[in-house]
Amino acid sequence: MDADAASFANAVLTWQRRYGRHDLPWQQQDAYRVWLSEVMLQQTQVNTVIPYYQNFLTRFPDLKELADASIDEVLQHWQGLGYYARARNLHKAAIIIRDQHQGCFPRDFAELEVLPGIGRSTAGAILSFAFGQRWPILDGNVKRVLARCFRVPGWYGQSATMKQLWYLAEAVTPGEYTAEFNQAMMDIGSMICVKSKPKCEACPLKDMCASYRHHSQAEYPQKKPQRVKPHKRTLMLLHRCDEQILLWRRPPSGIWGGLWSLPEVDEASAVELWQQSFLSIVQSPRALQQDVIRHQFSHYSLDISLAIIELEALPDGISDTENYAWVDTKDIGKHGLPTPVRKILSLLQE
DNA sequence: AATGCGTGGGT
DNA sequence: TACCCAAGCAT
Repeated sequence: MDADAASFANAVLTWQRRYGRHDLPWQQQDAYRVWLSEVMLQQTQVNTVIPYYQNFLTRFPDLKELADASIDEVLQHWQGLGYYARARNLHKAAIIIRDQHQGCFPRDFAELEVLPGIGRSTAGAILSFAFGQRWPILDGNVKRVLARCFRVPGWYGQSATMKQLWYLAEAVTPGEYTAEFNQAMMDIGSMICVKSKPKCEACPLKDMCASYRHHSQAEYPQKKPQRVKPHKRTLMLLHRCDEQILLWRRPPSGIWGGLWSLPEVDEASAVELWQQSFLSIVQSPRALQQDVIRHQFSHYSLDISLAIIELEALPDGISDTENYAWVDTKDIGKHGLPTPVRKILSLLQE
């Protein structure tokens, strides 16, 4: 490590001891808990994660409990947190560790990074936080600190930019106190080097920050030119019979993969054909719900229309008993549902 | 290499 | 309001 990198690390570590966060629930914990927290924290803010982390740990207190559980129950505990592939991959990785690593977390970077849901940054976080090894991390906070400090051009989606950021992350990471350093970089990013109006006067890197020197903090990181968010629409079918509601298990990949939801068709004219195929009945909804529910994803917005169909009796057969189920309203909570569907069904209870 | 993948909070 | 984007990864 050269002198510049050493002074960078020293400034960061000195700041951390006094101002950094030391009381997060996953700090000073075992690899399982560090891993769980890191996956939950992918693209998700600390305050959102904390209650999910606690609740998840209560049900799955260790790796074996997680590996032995059903994916349905794992997704149930993940519902509302988003990016559900994380939960599916978490479960897959738990099974691999149980079956191929004797239930012990790999301490080797290459073995860790091939596990589903564990990329370069998460592997670095686990190895540094849980095992004290020297590996850099590169989350949104660290990216922003480095992009500003070294005036890295481009935006995060660009491979050249990411390559440069990883190079810098590697270069500034000290061989000692790596966990403290990694934590410090995230803390500086989330507390000092914030997206808008960074608190540069309080920053330990003020003296070596190129953006501060050039008064160009607002220009880094550069923003990706964004395109218009597409609009999509769907029609969800709410079949009710007494207290029973028909739910559909979504395919294991794609949006809301593996979650239970309401059956969908493209438009109202397709409802009867759908019923004929899946329920062997035909009963049109009295009327479509007039209000559409507009749900915003990061990459598109979705207008959800709702058709409520009241049935006198439960249809005899469902053509696909694996992916369709009549669920009592009081048992809805046992299923992992997309957030807008959860809201629709909770309105029904009132 | 660029895009798909959730949700909620901040501005 | 509309937009940004957060403890990223998989493909």
